[in-house]
Amino acid sequence: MSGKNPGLDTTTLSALAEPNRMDIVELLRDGPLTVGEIADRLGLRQPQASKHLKVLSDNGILEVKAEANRRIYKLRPEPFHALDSWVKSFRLAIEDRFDNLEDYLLDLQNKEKS
Amino acid sequence: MSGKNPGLDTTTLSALAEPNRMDIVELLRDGPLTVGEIADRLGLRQPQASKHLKVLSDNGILEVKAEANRRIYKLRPEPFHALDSWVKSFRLAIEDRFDNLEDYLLDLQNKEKS
DNA sequence: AAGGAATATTCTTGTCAAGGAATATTTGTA
DNA sequence: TACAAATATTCCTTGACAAGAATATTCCTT
Repeated sequence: MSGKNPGLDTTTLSALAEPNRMDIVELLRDGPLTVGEIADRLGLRQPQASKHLKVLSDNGILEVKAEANRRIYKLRPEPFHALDSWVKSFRLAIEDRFDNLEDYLLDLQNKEKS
Repeated sequence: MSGKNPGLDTTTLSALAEPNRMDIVELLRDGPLTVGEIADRLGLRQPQASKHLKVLSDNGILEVKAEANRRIYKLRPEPFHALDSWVKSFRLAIEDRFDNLEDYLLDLQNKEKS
C-alpha cells in the first residue's frame, strides 16, 4: 500500500454530493421511510429513488429493513461519526494561530538565496 | 424559492469528493503551500494542480495569496465550520433512542386498515 | 391462481468533469 | 531586452453518472 488518500473516504462524500441524495438524507433525518414515501415527498420517480437509495446504501449511509412488500430505509450513524471525526481533526489547522503563512514566506525567501 | 435543497451545500461536498482535491486539502492541513510544491508532493502535473486548486478556491475551500511569481494556497475555515454544523445537526437523528422504526411500522400497519 | 402494489433492474442517451497536451500570462533575472 | 520560472488557461478526448422509459421481481390480496 502506498500512502495514498490519507483523508476521509471520498466515496461517502460523492454519495452525499448529489442533490437528490442530500435531500433523501435530510428527509430521513426525521425517521425511517419507505421508498414510496421518499419518492412522493421529494417528487422523484420511483426508479430514480430506488437508484439513489442503492447508492446511499452501498456507501453505508443508509440501511434497509425489508418489511413484506416495502423496504424501509434509515440513516446509519457510522458515516456521520466518520465525517465528524474528520472535520474535528481540522480544528488546529484552521485556527488563525496556526496560520504560519508568515513563516512560509520567510522560508521561500531564504531558499531564493541558493 | 421552493424549499428545495435544505441540507448542506452540495458543491462543497463535490469539491471535496475528488481524491486529488481531498489530497490537496489534507496536504494544506500542515500550512500554506505554493502550486509547485503541491504538485510536487502529490505527484500531479502543474496544470491539473492549478485546475483542482481553482475548483477548491471557487468553492471557498481555499484562498490564494499572490506573492510575486507564486500563488500560495491555504485552507479557509468557513466550509469546515459549515460541515461541522451540519454533521452536528444529525446528533439526534442518529442516536438509537430516536430510532422510531417500531413506531413507523405500527403506523404502516394501521394505514393498511383503510 | 390472478391481479395489483411496491420496489429493483436494465438499457439507452445526454451531460459534465477530469486528464493530457499545448500554450498563454505574469514576474523575476541575466 | 531576452530568457527562464511559476502559474493559469484552452482545446480535445474519454469515462462516469444521472434521468427516462420500459420491464423484471417480490409479495400481498381476493
